[in-house]
Amino acid sequence: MDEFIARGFAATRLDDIARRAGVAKGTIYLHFKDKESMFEELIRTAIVPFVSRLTTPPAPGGSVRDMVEALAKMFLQEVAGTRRADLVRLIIAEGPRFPAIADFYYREVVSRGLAAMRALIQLAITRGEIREPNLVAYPQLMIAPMMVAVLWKSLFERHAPLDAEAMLQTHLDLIFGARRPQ
Amino acid sequence: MDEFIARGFAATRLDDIARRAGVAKGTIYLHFKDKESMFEELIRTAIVPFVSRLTTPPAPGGSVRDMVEALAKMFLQEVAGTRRADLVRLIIAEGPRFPAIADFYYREVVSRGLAAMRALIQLAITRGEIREPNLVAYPQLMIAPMMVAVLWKSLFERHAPLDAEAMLQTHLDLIFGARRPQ
Amino acid sequence: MDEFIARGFAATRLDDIARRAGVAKGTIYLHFKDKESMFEELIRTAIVPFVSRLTTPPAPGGSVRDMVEALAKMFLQEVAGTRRADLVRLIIAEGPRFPAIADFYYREVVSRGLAAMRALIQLAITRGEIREPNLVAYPQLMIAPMMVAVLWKSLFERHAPLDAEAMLQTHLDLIFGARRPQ
Amino acid sequence: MDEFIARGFAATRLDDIARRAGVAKGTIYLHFKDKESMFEELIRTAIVPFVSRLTTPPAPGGSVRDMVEALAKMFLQEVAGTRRADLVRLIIAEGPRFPAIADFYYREVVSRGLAAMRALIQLAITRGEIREPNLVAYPQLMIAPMMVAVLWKSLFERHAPLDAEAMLQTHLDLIFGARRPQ
DNA sequence: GATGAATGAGGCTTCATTCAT
DNA sequence: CATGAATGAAGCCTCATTCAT
Repeated sequence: MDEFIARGFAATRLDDIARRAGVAKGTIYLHFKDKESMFEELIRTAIVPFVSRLTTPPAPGGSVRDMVEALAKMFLQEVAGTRRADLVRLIIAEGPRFPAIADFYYREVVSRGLAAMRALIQLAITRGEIREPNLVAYPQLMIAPMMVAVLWKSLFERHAPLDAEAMLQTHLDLIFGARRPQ
Repeated sequence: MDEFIARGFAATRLDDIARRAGVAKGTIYLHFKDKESMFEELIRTAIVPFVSRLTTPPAPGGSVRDMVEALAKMFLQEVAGTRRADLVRLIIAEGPRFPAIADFYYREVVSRGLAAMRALIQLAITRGEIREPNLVAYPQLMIAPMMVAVLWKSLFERHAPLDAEAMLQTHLDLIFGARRPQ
Repeated sequence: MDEFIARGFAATRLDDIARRAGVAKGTIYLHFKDKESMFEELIRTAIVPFVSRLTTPPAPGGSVRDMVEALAKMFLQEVAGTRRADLVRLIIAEGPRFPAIADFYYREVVSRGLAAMRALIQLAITRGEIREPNLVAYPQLMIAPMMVAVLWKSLFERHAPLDAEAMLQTHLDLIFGARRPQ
Repeated sequence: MDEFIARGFAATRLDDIARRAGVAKGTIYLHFKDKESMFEELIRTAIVPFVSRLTTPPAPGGSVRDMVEALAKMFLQEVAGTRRADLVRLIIAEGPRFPAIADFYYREVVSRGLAAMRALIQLAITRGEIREPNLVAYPQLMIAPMMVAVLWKSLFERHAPLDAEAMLQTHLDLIFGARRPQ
């Protein structure tokens, strides 16, 4: 994974993968059909453990805003600025050339994440925490700033550092209403 | 550009570029030092004409919301779902391996686009169109849904079509307040 | 070696080397970093076994002239008119473009050969076999005719055959005095 | 010539030649059939003006030794340590691959030079300046130290500087007898 | 005559894949 | 199962040569 993340699919050498894995090059072919299927399987394997994190419903105690905030902070801490941010970049980069991966990613991560988010938005609307009813149709709006933060860290952090958590607060204020209007 | 967009830097063959350009392979080297600098120059060339579009201030007549909306619609129409969306994907994908490109893109597009957006946000706050004062610190929040729309079109449109303009309206409602709450 | 000798460094094709070696082209790169280092290593390898021959002191029995003569004849037989003569030509030809080779050749062959020759000249002067004392400063003078013979065989033999051994006798007569002036 | 001398035939680029000549690449083909024939003609052209120098009989006034010495010094000054030394090296290097050049060089330079030298040796023997009668059969022996000096300057001067003129004196002492035995 | 942009064959090198051990 | 030497297809790049202007 680290090799593919660092160089992309085409520029990654099986030699380097084998060396880092501590096995001989031939050994790879005992486990994978070829480079492509290895790439696809590795991406899948890397995503799976993260899926359960995303779909575990947050502690249902407090406000929906608190739940969304907890989810978003977890996402930022576990993804933005880590190797996983580059995994997101890798999927964006290679997705069109590996439809199987884009499909898998949509099915396992995107659609589930959006469904969970949509449920939270619905709940917030019901409770009156969110006033914009159309938001339920576009849960992407809730997630967009996190995506941008992840890509920003990966591409532009050295040009202009971004305080992702502060941005998140402003974002939540926009959606849930400012916390301390007074 | 089309070749690089379709396959990424490493997987693109100069043979194909030459064939599509209708020249012999050697001819490429009369114009570019090597594959890398060709890639960088092509990206630059593809971006430049778009920069002026982004930085041209919108007709200052009506409300700020109208100006932002006009800008955003233009962006969606000219980028999302077109080849330019793939150019954005390409920059995200290859940025880390071509710092010169990431630098150029940040300098020419990102920082300028954000500055223009920040000015509009400031104006809207002054006029009372936007109530959230912190937004001026995070113009990325204004742009994030457009980025997500662009990537969505490129990666997941076939799984679940996205009505980007409708999403944009909801986004603007969140920021400027719903148009017709009544 | 044969390929490099026949065509020089630049004009030699790795294809031909591989074919002659009975391996695939890629196999070469398991043993050598690139064409240049292969050339350098091959030259080194070809020279090494000859160095010991040169520095083995001749049987110390008879006169110094006999020792020098034995050495020179060995040199002529083993080099002039053989592939090794072309190796000398190759080093002369490519030396300036491969300083590493010129350095190695000077260190391993030239300086050692001259040192050995200087010792013999010194001995001969001590014993009174050679009357010209300055010769010890220019052992190159002792060796020059052999060098010329080697190059002659390689370049002009077909224009005018050279009896190198007879020329050697005349040379030795000049230095040690004619054998049978009477 | 300078380009061929600096890199050898195969590694020299017509681009560089044209640039240095101040003409366009195509212009070369108005004067030469191809790279090979250009090389051959250039070598010929470079040699010709030197031939007359070599064959001009030295001032016949003094001793033969003085005449040989004048000739040899001229050769050393005009060749050793100059670009012409590299021309000699070039001919040695490319001779076998360009028989036409080797032929020309033998006919115009080597055979004439040796003939001139042979005549001088014959004269010296007649006059009693040289006692070794066989030398007339091997004029190469007279010239060998100069060849070695030329190659030495080109290849090993930086390892061990050679005082070619002092070496020449010792060489002449060997052949003509030491100047001041007392 | 002169130009130099264009050509494309050919060279060096890389690397995914195989297979005898 | 594991190895890693060997393969050879394929890619990047160079450069002698051509030819329309």
